[in-house]
Amino acid sequence: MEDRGTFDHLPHKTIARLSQYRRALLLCLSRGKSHIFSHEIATIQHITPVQVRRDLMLIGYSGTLRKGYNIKELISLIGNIIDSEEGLKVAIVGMGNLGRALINYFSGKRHKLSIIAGFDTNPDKIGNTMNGVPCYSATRMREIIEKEGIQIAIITVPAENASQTANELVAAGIKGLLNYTPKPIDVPEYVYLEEYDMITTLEKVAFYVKMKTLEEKGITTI
Amino acid sequence: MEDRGTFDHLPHKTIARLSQYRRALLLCLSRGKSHIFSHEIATIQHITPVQVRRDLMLIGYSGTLRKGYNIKELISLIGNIIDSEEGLKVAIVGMGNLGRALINYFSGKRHKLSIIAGFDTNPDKIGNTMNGVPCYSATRMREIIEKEGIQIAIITVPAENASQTANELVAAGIKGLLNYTPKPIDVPEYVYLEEYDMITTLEKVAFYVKMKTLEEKGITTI
DNA sequence: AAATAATTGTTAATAAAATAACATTGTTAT
DNA sequence: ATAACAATGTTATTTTATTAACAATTATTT
Repeated sequence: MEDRGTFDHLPHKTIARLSQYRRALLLCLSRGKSHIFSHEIATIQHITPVQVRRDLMLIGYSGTLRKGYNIKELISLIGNIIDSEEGLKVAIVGMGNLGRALINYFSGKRHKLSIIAGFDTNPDKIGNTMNGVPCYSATRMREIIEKEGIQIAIITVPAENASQTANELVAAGIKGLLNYTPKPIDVPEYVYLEEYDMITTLEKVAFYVKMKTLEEKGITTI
Repeated sequence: MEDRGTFDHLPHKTIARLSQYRRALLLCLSRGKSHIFSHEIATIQHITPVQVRRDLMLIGYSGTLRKGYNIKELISLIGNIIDSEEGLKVAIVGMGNLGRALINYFSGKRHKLSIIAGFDTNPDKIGNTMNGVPCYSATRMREIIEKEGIQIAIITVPAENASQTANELVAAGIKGLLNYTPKPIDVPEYVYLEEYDMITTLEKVAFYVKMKTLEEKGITTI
């Protein structure tokens, strides 16, 4: 009996950090390091060593005292947790600036997760290849998703088309969605949805800058 | 005695939702609606009505029973909380695909928050204007930030230049940073930092897709 | 050989966020 | 007039996430 599925109670934040640890670890490995301490990982990620150790405890990995964690082993374990054995295919819907940015960020970085198709409605883009990713007509979305077995889609279309696009993707059998439009979408419970709204994030930064400014004024004028 | 500063204990998540509420409200207003119920806001944002009411309670806004919340008033209150009276200026550092995407997303959407400068090292880009935003040489960053009083910067340079860029921005007097590179940066405590890592987010989606798939297999095969 | 220091792994405590429970209050219907 | 209903506002509870505390262990120093 395998113990895949053991990891289904990991905190969401831990999952995100594991992905980041892996990237840091890959970098360390490429520099010839073989072991690493929790406080080293912590420094790279700007978090506390305790948090690192706790995350690693949760995934059941043990380091050796005074030597730290074996980088190769840890990378491999994180891979077992995050990656799908067979790999997952990803599509970008909307090949505008953001879509292309994502392709550049991602191209060839993870072999278990690859962007293999882009979709757009602009005839000038259809038929082109960007960074190795072919751009298809949005009308062929379902066909290609089914044919290629694409399971994840990133929505980078204009906000007004977001929900329509999401519906089509769900109908096409997509299992995970990453929505970069500011328009919240909704999906059946069997689809995992992650929303990220750039405008909100910027406004949040603005709010905290304002707060810091007010604080300063408070301190200097009273 | 003013009560600005009253809002400095709002939960981070509430701040983010307020920004989203405002956007939804502006849309409703433009459609001629004058009042809105908590459950309507909730439906738009795919959250619960309780969450909405709680957030509004925290900012001290009261609706009227059976009529809901006055949209104009609420928009204005959220503006008082999030926006700086004088407005804040934003710079984009790195005018690649992501930088340009952000400019498109944002251009002219918030008059209290405007992207007024872009920086890049590519001579082909320097001197151009993109969506009304001039692109300057990265060597002039400090000069222009100081001259224009820019307080927020969005980092969209290649990962390997992230920390260097951040240092320069901090030295130039930036108060808030939004880092879109996958490389964590660090800044003095008087600078507000928000990091967003696209690769991690995608890997997180991949993890949950994997989990859902395993669950299904579990259910159908056992 | 003993003492010290450095590090892991785990449990306990705290803090932050979301959810539930429910009291209150107008409005409508009977 | 009274009952039923639909909404808000608030307190209490639960859940999630982080941080702190500390025991255990091994390497190093004296």
